[in-house]
Amino acid sequence: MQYKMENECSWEYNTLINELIQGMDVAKRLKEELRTPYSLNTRDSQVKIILSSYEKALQILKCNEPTSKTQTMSRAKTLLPESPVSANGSLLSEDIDGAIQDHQEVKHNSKKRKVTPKWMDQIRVSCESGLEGPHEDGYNWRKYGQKDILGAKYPRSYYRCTFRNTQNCWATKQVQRSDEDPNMFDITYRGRHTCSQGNNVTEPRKSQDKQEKPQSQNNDIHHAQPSQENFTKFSNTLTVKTDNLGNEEMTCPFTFPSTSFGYTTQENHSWVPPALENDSFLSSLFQSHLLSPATPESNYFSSPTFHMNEFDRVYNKPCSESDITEIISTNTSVTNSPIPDFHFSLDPVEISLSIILAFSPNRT
DNA sequence: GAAATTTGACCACT
DNA sequence: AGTGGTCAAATTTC
Repeated sequence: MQYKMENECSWEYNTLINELIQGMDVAKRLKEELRTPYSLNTRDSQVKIILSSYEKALQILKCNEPTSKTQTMSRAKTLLPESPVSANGSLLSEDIDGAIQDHQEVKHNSKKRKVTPKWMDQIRVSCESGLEGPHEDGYNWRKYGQKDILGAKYPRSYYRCTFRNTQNCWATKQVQRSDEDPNMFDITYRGRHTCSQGNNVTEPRKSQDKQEKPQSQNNDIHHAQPSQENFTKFSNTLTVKTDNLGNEEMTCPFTFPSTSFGYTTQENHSWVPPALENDSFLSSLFQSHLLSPATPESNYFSSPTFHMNEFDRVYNKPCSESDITEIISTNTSVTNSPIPDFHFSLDPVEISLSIILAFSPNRT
């Protein structure tokens, strides 16, 4: 244990150093750029890269501060004490595969506690529109348990993917109503969808449309499968807050299920948030740049805030050179020249983020 | 009747 | 031993 903790510390330290070195390198390039009069776009993107590097470095430092953790962060640490995750709480694909393997290895042992999937993503959802439960995320879940949690006013509910048996999908999530604000729900996703939901939007099932159904005594959830229309409606007015990134708030310019945070694609297929599927640009962008399984660096930079920023200003995301070229070609208004010598040697870092997804009051 | 939910019990982890 | 995650039988819902 001690060894692992030390490893983790040195690994985070290295990540921090990498971030600072990256910021310095790009700053140097920027300095060179300043000598040429025709590089405004490049300068702009370089400034953003520098800023994001320092932002990441600060995040790492904040995460290591023993007294500055948010509730969500500290809980995430508890749940995931040793697993390196990317900035959005997701793990690298190898970790996910390992987690799934773990699950599959023990699944025949009845009643035996399953090995906790290492991948996790934690979000906080607010439902201000009068709905009883938190938002839908585009997946079908089946409740398999509920527990009273020590120190928590409300019980925690446990959900697994409906297609666990039929498609061997081991994604799970936990939902817990917030003590401080009963309108808030902390949702922790674990594991990755390996079912068809991971790639395609599943048609809402009649039997699962329970938004109008009287809620259970626990008032906490929501197996409803919203129509795509409703979901898109909701997502279009989504706002996202990050707890530890300066409380930035921005309107989400695109649609995605909450589970998209941190999801990585599988080897043989790409996962696109269901709500993005109808938009070829966003869909391809999502696949090529935000969820590239081949580049851990991409995952590292896939924090929710970065997702927002990237859709807002696509070129901001540091990633592999080829990715940058793609981004630039996709978004030609940004710059015409790829940044030379774009090199990152980043490791994933354990940073969990609490995202507040605020429902639009006029959501129906 | 099938699928989903509830709930007490089991078990791993700390 | 306490806590939290999961199982599975019973119950409910569709």
